Amino acid sequence: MKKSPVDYDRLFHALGDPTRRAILRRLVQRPVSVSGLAEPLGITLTAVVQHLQILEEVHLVHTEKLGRVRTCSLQPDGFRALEQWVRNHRTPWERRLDRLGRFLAAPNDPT
Amino acid sequence: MKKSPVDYDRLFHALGDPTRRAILRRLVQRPVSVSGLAEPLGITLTAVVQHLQILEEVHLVHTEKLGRVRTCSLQPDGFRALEQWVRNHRTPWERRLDRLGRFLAAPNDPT
DNA sequence: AACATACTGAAGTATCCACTTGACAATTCT
DNA sequence: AGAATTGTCAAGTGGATACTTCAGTATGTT
Repeated sequence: MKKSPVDYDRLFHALGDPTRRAILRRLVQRPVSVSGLAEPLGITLTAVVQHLQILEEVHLVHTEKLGRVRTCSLQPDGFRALEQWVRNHRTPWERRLDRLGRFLAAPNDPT
Repeated sequence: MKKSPVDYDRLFHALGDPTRRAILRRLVQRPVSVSGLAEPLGITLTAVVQHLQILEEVHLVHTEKLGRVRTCSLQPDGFRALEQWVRNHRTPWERRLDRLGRFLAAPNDPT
């Protein structure tokens, strides 16, 4: 039960492309098929699939094929890794500020 | 008093390089000169400066030259932009979970 | 069965990027 | 002043990357 170590190289690289970020933005709304993603982007299916591979490898996206259609959705793992990185790269005084901010904001929505 | 819009392309690109992330990791501890950065990385001064330019452009690093030595330190702006992005790319249920987590964790350090 | 749909795979290409070298400039030290 | 330190600039190079095209392969539909 080992957690695979995060490859931040590939994670940030994945996020560094506007097309890939557009894909993610789209998936925040709801899961979409490959061709559903390709259409508004104005690129070939092939290109989309290539981007999806990259996004899957860093666990930002999960895809599943049912019949002939591959459905893509967001996967939280990559996002969590990203947050982790940000947390680890704060200077000490910023950490303190953050905890304060969280303390002030917290009681709003105790779902 | 307009805030310049964040160029996420360049921001993520900047973070996608291991050398640049090594530089940031180094600067979390304390400000360092250019040659101070170059030495443990095993690359030329020139290369370091090129990386620094990229990091400065996305406001992850701030540098200042005094006499002949340029001192580099972290700049929070880029990091904040990064967090912003992550927040905007959460699926709704994750947002709820997060607020819960924050609520539970908050009262620890009300500095 | 015939046809359309939704993807998959291999191979090519133009561009970008990290890094180097080598020549130079500006400060500080002795 | 002379020498060492610290950084800057311009140009080049090898490898990665975002696409494309073209030729398939399943899977649905009629």
